[in-house]
Amino acid sequence: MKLTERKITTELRKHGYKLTPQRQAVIDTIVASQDLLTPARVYEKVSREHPDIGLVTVYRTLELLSRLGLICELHSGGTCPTYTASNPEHHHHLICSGCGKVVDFTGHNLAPLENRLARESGFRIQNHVLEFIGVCSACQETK
Amino acid sequence: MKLTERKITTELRKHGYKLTPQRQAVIDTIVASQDLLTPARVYEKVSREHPDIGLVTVYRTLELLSRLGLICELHSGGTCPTYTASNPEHHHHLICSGCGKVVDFTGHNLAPLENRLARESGFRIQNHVLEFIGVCSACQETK
DNA sequence: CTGCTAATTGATAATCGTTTTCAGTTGGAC
DNA sequence: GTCCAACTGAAAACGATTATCAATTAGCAG
Ligand SMILES: [Mn+2]
Ligand SMILES: [Mn+2]
Ligand SMILES: [Zn+2]
Ligand SMILES: [Zn+2]
Repeated sequence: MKLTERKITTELRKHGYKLTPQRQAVIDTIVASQDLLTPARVYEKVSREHPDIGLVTVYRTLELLSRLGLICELHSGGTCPTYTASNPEHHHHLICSGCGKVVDFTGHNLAPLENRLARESGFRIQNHVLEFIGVCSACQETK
Repeated sequence: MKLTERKITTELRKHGYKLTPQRQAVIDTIVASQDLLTPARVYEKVSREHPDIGLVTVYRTLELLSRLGLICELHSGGTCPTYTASNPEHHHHLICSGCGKVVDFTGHNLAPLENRLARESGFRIQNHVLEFIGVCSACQETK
């Protein structure tokens, strides 16, 4: 289940962060979008309702939310990182190369592969990145 | 099998690119290193033997080699992309968070998962990214 | 070997995304 | 309401990457 705006604000408070209108606006924007958003795109969207927000505050808020695990930061796209609403369970992403839509998935099992690699390489494995890139059904129709 | 310097230069020629001393130096450096290298780090290494090379040429060469699939470009690290020698088969990477060492692996089978996701999401899946991050045996000893 | 030419190079400047700085503002505890 | 650490936005600084352009050169044709 994706985090709701309510849960995110509660979580912020729990960690002692203030709940400013700017932060609420950024949170609303990310939760409302199903897509990967760059910092610039978040700024653009937030600015519509909240024209006085600074780009710097968008960067700071994204960094904060990401650090608390409330949003997901992805890199596979191109140059700059992109963000999407998070899901508190361990999960990975299916990303549309057409429109940036993100679908979370769980239920994969990389443990056997991870064990094999640890054995063969001598690495102590701590983490993994798994993403599928494709074309969503909406974008398939736009031929 | 990782590409040798010989194979890379042959491949360049095949695509009609000139084989300049600068390109050879960049290729040698990447092939000689087992690690992920940033453009700046490649430049630093190449400069030792070839002090007149420009950083711009390093960027251009990395872009070219990456486009031809002769080196792998990774993003999972931090801010800027990193490069490592490529392997012509479909493969993924095991990356040491301590020293940047990269080990290629093959023999994974994501097809069942990929099929399930395609069915459930309606996506046409084209590609995937899979990386394991850990600590190599040498770095484990450096406690 | 010699010339030719398109490809390549490196210095410089421009650009892009991000971070730092800092003085003014404000959320929320009391 | 008062207070203060947390927060904000403007501006400047910054690091990485890309564009521009005149000079050089790899590799081919003669
Ligand atoms: Mn997610
Ligand atoms: Mn590789
Ligand atoms: Zn799409
Ligand atoms: Zn290591």
